[in-house]
Amino acid sequence: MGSGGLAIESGSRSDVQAVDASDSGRGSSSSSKRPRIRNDDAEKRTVRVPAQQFGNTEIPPEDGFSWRKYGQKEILGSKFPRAYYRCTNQNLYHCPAKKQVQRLDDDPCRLEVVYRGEHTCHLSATAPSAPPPAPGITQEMAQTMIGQPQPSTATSLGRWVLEFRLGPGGGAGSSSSSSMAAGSSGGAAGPSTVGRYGKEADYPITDMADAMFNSGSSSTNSMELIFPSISEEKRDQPSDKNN
DNA sequence: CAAATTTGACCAAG
DNA sequence: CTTGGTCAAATTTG
Repeated sequence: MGSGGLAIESGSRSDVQAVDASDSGRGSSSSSKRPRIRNDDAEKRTVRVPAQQFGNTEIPPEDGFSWRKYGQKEILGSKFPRAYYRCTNQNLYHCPAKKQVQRLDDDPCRLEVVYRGEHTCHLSATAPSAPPPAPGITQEMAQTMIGQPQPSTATSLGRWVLEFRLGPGGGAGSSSSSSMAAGSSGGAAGPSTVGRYGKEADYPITDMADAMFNSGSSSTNSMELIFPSISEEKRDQPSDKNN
């Protein structure tokens, strides 16, 4: 694999959470510990996506859910620290959905997002409090992705992300027939008119310059920067200091 | 004010 | 013993 391409690796079941009960008063007032007595459940999906090379703050790829950072630690072998995210809405619930974002020391322009666990966002209409998880996302969508018991893992993941990026109803596909499998086929090139999501963008120009400095590859499509999977052999300018 | 975020410390597993 | 992971509290931002 030289370069360019989406690397999706399906992890395996090697996650072992604590199971003991010895409650050592870790300070704090409560005695509840976190040895989650959960069986072997921890789907680990590793998705590699082009990082948001913006000199400073790292902006994790919005997958359509709100994540609350609950920790950051440096990993041996990696030059950059790893960020641990957990569902903001689920954290008070029971959603074991967790997200891990780590920059590759070899390719600071790439982000390794590891999704652990599944989402359990069930917005009940009867429930009193049902704050929308994310603007633009509908329950239908959430259900579409979580509704599938065990789809092609990464396949569906990349799919819904792409849909999210293109916008509901804009892309192609309905709820089946996924073409862009991990292989690299299919090519549902959608309209390039992608309205950016409404996020704060107040970084000074300095950061922008830094971004360019970091990666002089600024194509016309910002989407490509985020999702090179759909863009296959398009005219890649011979600009790439790397490699 | 509330929520989200940050940093440190501790624990648990390998 | 080392690494990784999570929690907890404090702080900051909106």
